[in-house]
Parts: sequence; structure tokens; C-alpha cells
Amino acid sequence: MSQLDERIGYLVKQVQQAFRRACEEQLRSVGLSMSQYAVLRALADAPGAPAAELARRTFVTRQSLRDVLTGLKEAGLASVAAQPSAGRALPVTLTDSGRLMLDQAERIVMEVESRMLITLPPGDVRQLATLLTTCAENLA
Amino acid sequence: MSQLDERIGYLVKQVQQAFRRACEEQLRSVGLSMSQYAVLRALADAPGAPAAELARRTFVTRQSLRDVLTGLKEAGLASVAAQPSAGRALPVTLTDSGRLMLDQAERIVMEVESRMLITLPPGDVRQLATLLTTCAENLA
DNA sequence: TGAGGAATGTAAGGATCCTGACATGAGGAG
DNA sequence: CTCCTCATGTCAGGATCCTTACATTCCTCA
Repeated sequence: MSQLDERIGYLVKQVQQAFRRACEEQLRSVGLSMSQYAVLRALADAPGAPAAELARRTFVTRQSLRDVLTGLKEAGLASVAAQPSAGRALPVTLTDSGRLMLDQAERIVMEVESRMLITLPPGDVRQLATLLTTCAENLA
Repeated sequence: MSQLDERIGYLVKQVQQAFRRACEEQLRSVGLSMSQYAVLRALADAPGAPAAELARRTFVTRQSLRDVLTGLKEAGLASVAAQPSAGRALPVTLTDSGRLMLDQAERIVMEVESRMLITLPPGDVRQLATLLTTCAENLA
């Protein structure tokens, strides 16, 4: 039996939870959740993408994304077109308000990420990125 | 701005979600969720621990753990003592049924973990563990 | 002895995420 | 053209997780 300290699945969960926790703590000052941040971020990377595409980019289901999108619409941070652009796809866009919020949130999240990596030399960070990418590919 | 591919926070989330997804998919065959598995696992490592201790070990709050524990009790996999052992702490234990279930689940999760790491030489796995541990410590 | 702190249990409410199911629109195979 | 498949949107229900709040028990310290 492997030691718990070496179980990658366990460690990944631990880091993900700690990172999420730390981010939520800081994001609370601007009234944003980590889930909402993730959607805003995806929205900035893919303006006008349908909700289903945003769901894929944030690793959740369409149904889950709807829950978060509801909150973002109510907060005036995102906007869903009334008419489909192609097929049934309704383009989602960032509002001006959403863009400003994302800028603030981005700074906060980057700070937490920096803190998480503060003791690691750049080479180690690149290596970590490579290893994690490999893990993701192996599970795909 | 960093490329998304190199954002460790993003990659950790991706891997964690993929791992969880893959595990849930396989665990469904024995009727267990990943959250439940995590609690059973913690319970095996700390027999008779109070719920609050299990919560710490699974990185969730006491309140969240209660939700999962309710399901485990209903499924007859865990048992909560009626009388406190010390203070208000109610010892939680695995039932025989729970132990059998954990054995099955453990094999399933180990298989998924192996698949995730299949292309990585042992040295890389150890380094990944080291890097992740460092990240967790930096956020603590 | 009594006040306060720390840990635990519990409850309520809300946010996020899931599966399952169904309807709709686009595009290809026959 | 019609049937089929696929992608998208939507709804319902349930599981998990969170914050906030309060009660209880033990321990420390004045």
C-alpha cells in the first residue's frame, strides 16, 4: 500500500482545495466566487462562446454552468444573447462591468498562485506544469 | 500574462476534475461516490475518529462531512457511536460492510491513479509528489 | 469558583455540481 | 425529402460543499 503522502490523487485534491480556499477568501472582498471567476476567465478567452463551450473550458457540465451563469447575469457581469448565432447556441459575452471585475479578480488569483509557487524555481514550475499536463492527458 | 497552459492553478483543477470524474465513473459500479470513498479511506486511517477529524483529513468542513456521513450511515457502511468518547466527540467507525466496500473502492481508485501516471517514470512521480506537497505547504 | 477559549456537534440556507430526461436546430445518410 | 445523429438549451431532482449561527463540553487561567 502506498503511503498517503505519495498518493498523487490525494495530493492533487489537497492542493486544489487549498488553492480554491485561498482564492475564495481573497475574492470575497470583490464579491466573486471561484466558480464565477472561472467562467469570467473562460468568457474573456472565448467571447461570444455558447454556454456549452464555457462549460467545457471550466471542466463542468452545461447544467452546472447554467447555475453559475444565472448568478453572473443577475450581477450584471455577463450577458446572454436573446437570439441564437448558429444552431441553438446563444452567445454569451462579458459586460463592461464583468470585464472590470475580471481584471480585479485576475490580480487576486495571480497573487495566490504566486504565493503557492513562491519557493519553487522557474524550472520546477515548468516541470510541474509538464507533469500535470501529462496526467490530464493520460486520463482523457 | 501567463499562457493558460502554464497556469498551475488551472492545471491542478483540470487534473483534479479529470481524476475525480474517472474515479466516479468506475466507482458507480459499486455504488459509491468519490466523496464517500474519501471518508471511508480516512475512516480506515483513523478508526474511531470524530467527524471533525475526518473532515480535516478529507479537506472539507464538519458540516460537509455530515452530509456524506449521513449517506454512509444509511448505506450501513459507517457507524457513529451514541455516546461521546471525550468531550462531545462521537467516535465514527467502519462497519464490516464498509471495510469490504473500501477494499473494492481502493482497487478501483488505484487503477485510475495508475492510469493517470502510466507514462511517467517513478522518478517523475516522486518529483510530482514533492512539488505538490510544496505547493500545499506554501498555501497553508 | 467562574469567565473565557477551543473543539465538537448540530441546524438552516444557499451555491455549485451532478445525472437523467426532454425539446430543438443543424447536418449528413439513405 | 426523411431519418438519424449530434450539439445545444432547459428542467427537475439530488448530492456535496459552503457560511453563519448556536449549543455543549472540556480546559485554562485569573
